[in-house]
Amino acid sequence: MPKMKIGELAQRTGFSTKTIRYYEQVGLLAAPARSDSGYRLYGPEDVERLEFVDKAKRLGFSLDDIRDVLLLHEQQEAPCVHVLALLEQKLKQVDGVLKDLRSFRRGLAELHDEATQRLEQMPEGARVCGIIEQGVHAKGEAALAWLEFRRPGKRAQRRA
Amino acid sequence: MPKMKIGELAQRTGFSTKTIRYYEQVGLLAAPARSDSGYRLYGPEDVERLEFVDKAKRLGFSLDDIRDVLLLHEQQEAPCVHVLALLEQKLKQVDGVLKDLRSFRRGLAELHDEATQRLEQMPEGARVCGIIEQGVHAKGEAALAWLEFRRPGKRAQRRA
DNA sequence: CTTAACCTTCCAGCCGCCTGTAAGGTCAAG
DNA sequence: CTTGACCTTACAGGCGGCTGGAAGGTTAAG
Repeated sequence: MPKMKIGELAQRTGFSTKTIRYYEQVGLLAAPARSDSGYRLYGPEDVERLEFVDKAKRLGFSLDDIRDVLLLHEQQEAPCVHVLALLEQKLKQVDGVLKDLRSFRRGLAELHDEATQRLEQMPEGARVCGIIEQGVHAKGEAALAWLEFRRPGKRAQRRA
Repeated sequence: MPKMKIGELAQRTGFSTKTIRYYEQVGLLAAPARSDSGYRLYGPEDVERLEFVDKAKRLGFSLDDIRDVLLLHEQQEAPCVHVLALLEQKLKQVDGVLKDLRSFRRGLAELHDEATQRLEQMPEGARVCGIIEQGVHAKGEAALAWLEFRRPGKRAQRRA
């Protein structure tokens, strides 16, 4: 039985039920079938679609952009030259971001190596944390939020 | 003469003067020197810093995250083990995003190729745009915003 | 000496993206 | 047949990240 209710879809995709309804409202998801009692009923294609949305979001696309891509995707007519050009542009942009990201990664790795070295050069007893020691402790927690790296739906907990 | 006013810094970095003042307010930029008349005076290091912010933003980091990285960067003390671990985590995440982005690029390229083929298979006269023709014209403009790909400061013009 | 382009502070408001809450209906277990 | 987990709608509120506007000071050009 491939039909699930919103809660299951939420669990499978990591989005909240709230968010899923919201996505339907703004046109990211088509209005799903309903049970007799009015419950939304989803199939596997909805999981797929939400997974796509998740990825696109992580890459910095706005919901508007994602809606447009999805629309283009469903269009069975041949896309016009204009849209094709758009696609090409997008490709170039993604390449640009890839480049940025790689150089960013390099910088991060350097920072990490430097830090490791500095740590090793210190005498045993002195391995106190410069950052934590001078009252930036609160920041430490904020830094933990890094772990999420834009994973949406969890960021809300950050300031709690 | 390496000191410039906020307007020039804005032009060089692509951020608005408003945004630059805002960044100072939230701690992304240190309070700069001031002229006798109270004007903010910036040096080349501020350009660099803002360029870093731009890159990090494009990669989906929040201003909070960026502030933390900048802080870590300025810290001359050896970072503690905890922070080092954080750095490692971040590296892994960036690798994950890189992977996502590459597969995303692949999908986009496929879409583009498909579209090109479909376009070529059509008779000359039929090269109308399926998307634009069926009243999704307004979307076409929205799609233009793609070109910006999260380039901030310009998105505000989208709905104008 | 005026004009226009800059700069200043302060505060309100907006957009994107949810998220919480109220008020209620459904369904399976006990 | 009640309890509790699930679902429904509708609408308000919040956070991140700016952005606009008022009210005014400064500077360079004509």
